[in-house]
Amino acid sequence: MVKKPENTKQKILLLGEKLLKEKGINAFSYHDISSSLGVKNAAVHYHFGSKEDLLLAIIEENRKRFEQMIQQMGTAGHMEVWNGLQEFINIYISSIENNRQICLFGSLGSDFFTIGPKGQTSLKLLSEKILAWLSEILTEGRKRGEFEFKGHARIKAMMLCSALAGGLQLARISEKKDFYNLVDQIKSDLKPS
Amino acid sequence: MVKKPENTKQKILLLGEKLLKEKGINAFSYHDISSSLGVKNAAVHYHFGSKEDLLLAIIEENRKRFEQMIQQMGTAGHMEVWNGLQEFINIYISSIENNRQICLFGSLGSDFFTIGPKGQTSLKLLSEKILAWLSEILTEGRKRGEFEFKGHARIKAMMLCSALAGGLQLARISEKKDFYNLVDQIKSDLKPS
DNA sequence: AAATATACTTACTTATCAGTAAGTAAACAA
DNA sequence: TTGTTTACTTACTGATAAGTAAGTATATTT
Repeated sequence: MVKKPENTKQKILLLGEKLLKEKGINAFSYHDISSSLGVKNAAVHYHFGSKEDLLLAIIEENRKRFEQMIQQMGTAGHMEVWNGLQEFINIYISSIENNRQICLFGSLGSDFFTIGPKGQTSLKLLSEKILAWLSEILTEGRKRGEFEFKGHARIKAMMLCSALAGGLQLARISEKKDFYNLVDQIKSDLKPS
Repeated sequence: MVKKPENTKQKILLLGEKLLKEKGINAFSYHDISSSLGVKNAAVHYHFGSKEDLLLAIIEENRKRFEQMIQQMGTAGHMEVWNGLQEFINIYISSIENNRQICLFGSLGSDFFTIGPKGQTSLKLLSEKILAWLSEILTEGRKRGEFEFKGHARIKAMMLCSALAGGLQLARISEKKDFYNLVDQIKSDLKPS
């Protein structure tokens, strides 16, 4: 009678991530997940005991995905820096094309004071990884004369992340097209004159 | 600067705005407001029948404050453009210094799909006003040779707003200091070389 | 074959949420 | 003086939230 599990845990994780990036951690419930997947509320609690557990798993999933991406691209020294940057930007493009989702940092930055210390720490570690990687690419690109910008690469990296994260949110309020214009502006600002 | 509230209605409005910018519209309740102000839940409902009404009033309050600010500064043609820009940035500085609040667009951009159409429309109108004003300043500044940037002023304006909004969120995850570095980077990027 | 582990469901609890109806005390207007 | 409006309180509703204890069918291990 009871059907075989397909991979309910993974389905919950992915749907949780989707809801997190569409509505925010405080605007979806376990019931939203269970009803959408055709299981019962307790099934979600079986796989992720608390909402904090689910959140931690979502952050971890995003970390894995990012690590995998940069591993496939190789080190900055052996990379086409413009390709590397574009790959990074493509994460945000995928977000906006996927039901106008925003990024993890935009969503959890807004709700930062409503999540537990574990989530905060985990998020911070991920942001450091991303900023370190972006800084490397920016540094290498500037060394090669393919990027041009003032100041420290790390701060420029933070600016790119902030602009992309904020851009996804502003594009919800205005138009999707605005985000593509923003991306072009970001790239244009980085081009040597 | 935000005035000190005299009556209950104004207190509710200001506390609602504070909670919105600290925790997001879905993470505070009327009870949070009433208990904090020492009144009963129904008193909040008396002044703002629904949470949507409160949200609309908060957006309207921010609109008024912005209109007042730009009125005091006068038109772009008669303004020190760097002063004008700094005044605008000061709104964000006040936010981060005030319990690490984020801006209205960061908060409601994240929760955009959980607020009603009235809130969405109202927010859109305000964002258009702000972008129009910023565009004017950027255009005037570039004409005078005090700002330097590529492309359309409107898109650059959107980039500034996105970077500032996203920067407030990222600074929660990393450090307050990072936001000040970001502001310096933004200004440095605008300076003629 | 028996024991155990996995992946759930049923049925429930406790807490909190937005919102409302009815009452009240004080200020104000006719 | 009387009636009305303002600014609430008391007391409640129905919905929904996260979370849990106990049961069940199936799969895996011994």
